[in-house]
Amino acid sequence: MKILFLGSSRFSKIVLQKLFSNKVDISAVITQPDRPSGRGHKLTPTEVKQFALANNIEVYTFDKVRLHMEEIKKIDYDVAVVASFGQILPQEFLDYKLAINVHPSLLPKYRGATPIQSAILNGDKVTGVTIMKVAKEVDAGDIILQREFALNGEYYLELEEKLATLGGEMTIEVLKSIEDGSVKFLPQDNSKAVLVSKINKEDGKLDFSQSAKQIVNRVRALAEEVGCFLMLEDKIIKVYKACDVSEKYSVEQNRIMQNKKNFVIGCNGGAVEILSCQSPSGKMVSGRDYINGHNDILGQTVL
RNA sequence: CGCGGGAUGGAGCAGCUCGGAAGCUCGUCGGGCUCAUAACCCGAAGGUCGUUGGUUCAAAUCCAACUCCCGCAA
Repeated sequence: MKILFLGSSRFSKIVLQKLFSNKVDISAVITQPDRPSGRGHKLTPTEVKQFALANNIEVYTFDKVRLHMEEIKKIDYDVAVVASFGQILPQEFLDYKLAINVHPSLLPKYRGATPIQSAILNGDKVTGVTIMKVAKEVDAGDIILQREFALNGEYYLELEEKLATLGGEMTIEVLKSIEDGSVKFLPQDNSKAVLVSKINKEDGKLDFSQSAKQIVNRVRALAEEVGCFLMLEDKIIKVYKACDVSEKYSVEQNRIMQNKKNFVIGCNGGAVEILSCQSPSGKMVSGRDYINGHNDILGQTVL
């Protein structure tokens, strides 16, 4: 069985890697075009393209799939595997051959752009991966295979990697079931659908009137991607890692303190320790190092 | 040529505007206090101030070039 793979992000790359290393026959990969990125706006290919090139897989970069149907029809494949591709696929493509999608959530929960972040942000104990048939409506296709994953304090990148790996394994299973005809499609219960939208910069601001758990969850979900930050009178501090130290310290809400040399901030009903942070244009450092260089912020209040 | 910040003992920072004997919070080592300590007190070691060149009686500080790091934006 020959596969056409569509994906762009780090998540897709991990799925692709899994398929590739398990000797799935990949006819070609379609990904987004190179974009200006990074310092100096250098044209940078997607991670998926980089992986494909490094492994001699044929790769196409299409800005809009619907404008390239003729080329796609020349590719010899049986099933399309889609994993965070970043484009809405045209009906013509869906009608042409079976397309399945790897989605890192327990659908119909968390349809949309940010399923992984949403699970962490909401403090879910369990999330998962769903393989479904791609339908016209986003993430609403019939479910083929679904598997749970118990969260254990993972940060975004770590969870993304685990779910992508699981998703890759599940994809291989599904491909086999398609091949031997045992595949089954189960419609989603649309009444239980939860849609999650994109996350923006402002969502990364830490609010210390929340509980320690909520703040830590926010850091886990967003720090690595959009970035989390806290604002002081005259500066902004980016936060990368934090933990709940409510049990150990008692600090006035919004007040910055140094307990046992560590960087601790009071919040609603508890305290959060900043384990890793960064000043604008500085390096990422441990909370303790940060306090060593900026001990003037002790006693200050977070806005 | 997208915009901007930075490089100072082992770590994180100040000092640079207005040149003139290296500072702060830690760490390390030694000593003291203590039932005890990551707490407190005393002392010590440790720096070609990113590289190269220039200006000057004198450069961490001013000028030029270079290297490396980082944030934003996408």
